[in-house]
Amino acid sequence: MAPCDTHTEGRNHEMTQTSDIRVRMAPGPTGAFHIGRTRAAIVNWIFARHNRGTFVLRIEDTDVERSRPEHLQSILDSLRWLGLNWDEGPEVGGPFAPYFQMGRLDSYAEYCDRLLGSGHAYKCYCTTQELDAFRRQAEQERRPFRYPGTCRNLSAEEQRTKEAEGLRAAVRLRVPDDGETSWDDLILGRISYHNDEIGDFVIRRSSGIPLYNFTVTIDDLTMKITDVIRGQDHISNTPKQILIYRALGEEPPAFGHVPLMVSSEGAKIGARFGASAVVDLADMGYLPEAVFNYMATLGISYEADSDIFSRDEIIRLFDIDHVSRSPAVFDAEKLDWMNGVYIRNLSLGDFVQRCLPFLQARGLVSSTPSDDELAYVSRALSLEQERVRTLAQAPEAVEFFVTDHLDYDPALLIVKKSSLEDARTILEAAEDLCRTAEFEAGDLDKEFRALTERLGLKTGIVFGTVRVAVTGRIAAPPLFDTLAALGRERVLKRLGAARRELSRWGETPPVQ
RNA sequence: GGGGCGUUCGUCUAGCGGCCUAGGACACCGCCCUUUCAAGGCGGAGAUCACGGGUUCGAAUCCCGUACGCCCUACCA
Repeated sequence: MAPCDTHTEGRNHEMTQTSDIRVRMAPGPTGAFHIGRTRAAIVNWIFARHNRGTFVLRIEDTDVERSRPEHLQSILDSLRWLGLNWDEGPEVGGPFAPYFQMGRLDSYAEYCDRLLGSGHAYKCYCTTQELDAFRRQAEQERRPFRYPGTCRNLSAEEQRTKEAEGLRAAVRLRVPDDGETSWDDLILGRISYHNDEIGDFVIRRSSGIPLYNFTVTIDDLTMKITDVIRGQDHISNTPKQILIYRALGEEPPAFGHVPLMVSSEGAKIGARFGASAVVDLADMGYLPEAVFNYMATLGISYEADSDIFSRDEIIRLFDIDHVSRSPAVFDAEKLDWMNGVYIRNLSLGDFVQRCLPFLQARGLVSSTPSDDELAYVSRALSLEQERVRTLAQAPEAVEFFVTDHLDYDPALLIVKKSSLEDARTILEAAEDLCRTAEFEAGDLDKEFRALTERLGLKTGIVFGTVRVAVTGRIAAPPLFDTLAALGRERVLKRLGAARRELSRWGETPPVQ
């Protein structure tokens, strides 16, 4: 599926929005968009579509050091490839633009000042060194570190003194000393944190750049996000963000924390499969609809005895209560199986189109194939469609159809339980047969069976020998379809080549 | 160290107090189909529901501990 197709599909959704549900996906362009990161994105997207809400894409680029344009591109490409179209965000705009945090600095400043004015936040002049010292001390005394509150109640006088010393203040939120902050997580249920374990945290650096927990909150607030769905690694940020909403006198949105995806070693996804950027999956020959289906069913159930669902079924059947609470292991084998299912369901024309780039990359098809070439390759692919699990397997699968020279061990021509003599007889007879036979699968089938009977040999032996001679492989698509596809000329050439190969051996075959 | 969350076949899950001698999917094994390989059909093996205590006539399901795993614990996101 080309990216533009998914976009068209997106327009549909945009027109059918009927609820006020607004969710967002907020990646930082600080790394390639790997498959681990798509999990929360997919859940958000499905949640939005299921509820006929709005899916917002916002880019968190305040980490100027690590943000890269190519990473942004990777995010956009990946989401589009998976068909996760966004209703508001980069390149599509929307009523709450801009959708890049660096463009919203003013709004953070405004809200920060408000907090400062109401006394819910205060300026902190502690230096990094001082803070580090506190941290080390806490560690030595084996007690948790929490901001000691040095600057919590500075008088205006004291603040002026600090300023005069040239100290630049960070801004901290005044967190209540007692009580607890809790919420009903959409996925995990009730979660609560004791406020005294949180401590006054920084919302704006001394450099003036606001910090993550603050910017997300302000953005979610000003963009009217109703449901924040994200990875479980954000759970401990949630109480802080709720505290900011409260300090602002605003009602926090609903939160839902999706379990992380882990590798088979149990570790956070990263190393092997998980590390691959989503766009790499395309190069590995996976279909976006298969990857979507797999990711949408990994750790999520849909009350059915199957795991194959169309995009619409997933949207319709989705229920956030059926998102598992425990981490899910990415299973590449199951993805492979699912990809095979989707490949088999493709129309031949579609399958051919998707295979073409892979075949061209290997030089098996010319860059601008003629109709004849295309027809031939299509025929070959039609025989391999149900035999490959990824598009990347297509080149190897059809190579024998297009190559001029088959490279195989001639010993394979002597099928097990037969002899060199048999092989020679078979190849010669097959050549004779192919010179005159109608080159159509049904006729070839009939003729070869008759031949087998005349020779007094088993079909397995005759067909096996011919298969190797003509395909160079011991496993291939049904023999007569293959012969018909190859055509008389190629078949005769290959049969002859095999026969000559055997004649070089004299009376005894080399040991296999 | 502290806090939070999690724990049902190898993997993804169903299960919300009796339909469970725990169901499905992938993978695995066997049989059928068959010229090979796939695909398909049929069948099999595989989980004392992490462990230990309760509550209850009855627990995978409720409560409490323990273990293990993961995440967080920054003037990173």
